[in-house]
Amino acid sequence: MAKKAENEAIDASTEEKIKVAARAVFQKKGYAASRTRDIAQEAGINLALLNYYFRSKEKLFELIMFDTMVNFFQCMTGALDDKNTSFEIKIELLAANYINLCVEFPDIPLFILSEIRNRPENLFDKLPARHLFRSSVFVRQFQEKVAAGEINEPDLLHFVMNMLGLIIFPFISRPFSRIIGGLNDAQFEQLMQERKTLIPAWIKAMFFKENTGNELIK
Amino acid sequence: MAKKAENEAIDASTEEKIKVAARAVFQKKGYAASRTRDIAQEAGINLALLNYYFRSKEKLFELIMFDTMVNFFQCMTGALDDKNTSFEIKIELLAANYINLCVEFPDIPLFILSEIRNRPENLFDKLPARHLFRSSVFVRQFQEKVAAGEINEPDLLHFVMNMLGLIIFPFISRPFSRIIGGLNDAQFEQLMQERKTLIPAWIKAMFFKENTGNELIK
DNA sequence: TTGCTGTTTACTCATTTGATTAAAAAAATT
DNA sequence: AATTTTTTTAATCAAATGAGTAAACAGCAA
Repeated sequence: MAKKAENEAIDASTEEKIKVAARAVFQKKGYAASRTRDIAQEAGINLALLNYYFRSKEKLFELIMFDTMVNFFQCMTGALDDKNTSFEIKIELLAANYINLCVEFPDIPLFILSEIRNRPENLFDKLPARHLFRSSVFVRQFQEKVAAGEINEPDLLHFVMNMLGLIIFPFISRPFSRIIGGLNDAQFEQLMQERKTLIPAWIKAMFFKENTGNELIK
Repeated sequence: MAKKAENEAIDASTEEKIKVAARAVFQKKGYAASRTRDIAQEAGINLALLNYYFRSKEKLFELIMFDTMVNFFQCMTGALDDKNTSFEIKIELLAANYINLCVEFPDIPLFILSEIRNRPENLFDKLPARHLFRSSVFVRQFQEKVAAGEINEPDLLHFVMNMLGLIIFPFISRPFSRIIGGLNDAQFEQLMQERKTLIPAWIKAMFFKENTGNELIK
């Protein structure tokens, strides 16, 4: 018993090892280009064992996809539904949280977006993300600001698109930064760290009316 | 001869039919998930003929990928290297051009980004995009504005990331607008049309200092 | 006519890939 | 020690898939 616990701390359980490997392979190459044999090899086990645990590639993929999305949306729901933080603070939290997540797992955004394109199935339905978002404190605070005339653009969609675009797009277009911008990994991460504070400022500059009293940029 | 010309006007040449079909299938499903048999069927010809014209799936793909990228970058190079337009006008042109392109071919952005992830090969090297961009009038105008103190953020990368993110991200995340935002196709396109004018205004609000004399939003 | 090119049909072929199985070995549990 | 569970080995299977071929044919041109 004690021995097993030790081993799990060092070598994770086999099931977990397979999941970790599957996450890595699927997220990097997408479902269609991933081979179960590669996943098994990456996990340091054999193909038979993979099917012994997860029955099929499809099943394993759905598992990985689901918890990748949960993981991704948790970043949002956690910060956006807090009654005790202001709208402005939520924007800062969102930017910081998502940038941290993307720095750690840079393949996730493109993975989610490409796989959703090919499988528009009920993947979303399983997630409460939609309702959680639409009834969140964040959305209510946005609407209050619109009503109070503090925000220019009344369409929440534009606001969300812009915010997520500013946060996520650099990670999705990483190859362009590398080749056109000539950025190595350290330089890229440096830029992303800067964006944690820049993005909230940019968002305010785009959407908040001047008379709020905030001197935003500089 | 006349008859052949007629046929080509109506039914495009077979080679062209295959390319059109390949573009559609590859752009929608990506390389790994695309089947040559599907492409042949979509083109209304048989598999043998596809190989007769293009030798292999790989060859056909590279062709499609290359001219998709050329097409995509042309949007940029055309507008960005004109000495007779101001920096501000170039931003407006870029937004309008790219949004038009994406409205017409919504799969292109995600296609390019996902396929580049899996094939970081010399795809870029074949394209002069990098040098065309870095030595463009647009970049020079940006640097002049920075030097003149008219722009807050001296890092061109942030500027480009933001602009492209604002333009492209909504198309990449289309499923989210559909499901979370509840947008149908017409409503989505309406939003994108709005963004042709909104994005230049947002960019100015983010990057241009106030004392430029432009009252930007409203 | 003859000959060339594009095209179809109907196979075949080799490889890859997801999945399964049986038997044995190793490890953990009782 | 006995038993159960996990894991490996090695092999096989069936389906999918990219690619190739040979024979026939239609259309057009010389």
